[in-house]
Amino acid sequence: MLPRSFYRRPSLEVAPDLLGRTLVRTLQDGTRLAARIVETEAYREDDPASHSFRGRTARTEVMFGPPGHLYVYFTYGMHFCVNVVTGPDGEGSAVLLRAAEPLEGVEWMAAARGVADPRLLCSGPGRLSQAMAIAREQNGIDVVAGRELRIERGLPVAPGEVVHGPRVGISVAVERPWRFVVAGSRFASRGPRKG
DNA sequence: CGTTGGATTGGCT
DNA sequence: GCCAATCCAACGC
Repeated sequence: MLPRSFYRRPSLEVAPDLLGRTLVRTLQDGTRLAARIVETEAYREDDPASHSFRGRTARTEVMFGPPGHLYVYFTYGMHFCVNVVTGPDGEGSAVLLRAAEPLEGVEWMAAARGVADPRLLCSGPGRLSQAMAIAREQNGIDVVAGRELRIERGLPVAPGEVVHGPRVGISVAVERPWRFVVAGSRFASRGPRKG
């Protein structure tokens, strides 16, 4: 289990450090889902691409709260995206979980997603949310000592095995290379349509 | 109160 | 490669 202090650091530090960690979801009926995080993106308050850039709102309130909680938002009328809040209480920064490698509960994920290929289960923020059963109800929950959701230490990825580049799907601050991926991972998202 | 476009995905050309 | 699906937060009037 990663301590609260792990998340209290700047999102730019936490984002690469979350690679290789294990996201664990325990459903109401006891079913256990687990996946190894392979792709993340950092967002912060002074960042025009971040939801927190324009200050606190009802939606972004969690992002400004204490670190180690989930900020879940709904987008494009049909998808949820999961972030882990970082930085000290009062600061609006977070790390978006973009892709993961399924480890446990793969059959459950396949049923939830309607596809069988393991590489299509968690390879994208919307897919990851759906596969891990994360939606509106999970917004704000604590992953440090959480029962529903938690993040375990896993095996951190060495700096040499991490590649970074521009974040996906944003139209501002595109020059900030704040997307982090486990080098060579086949479970990362495809990223932008442009090669 | 009306408009706009989004931290996406999947299906079709 | 292109685009519809489908909701709603943010912003302008």
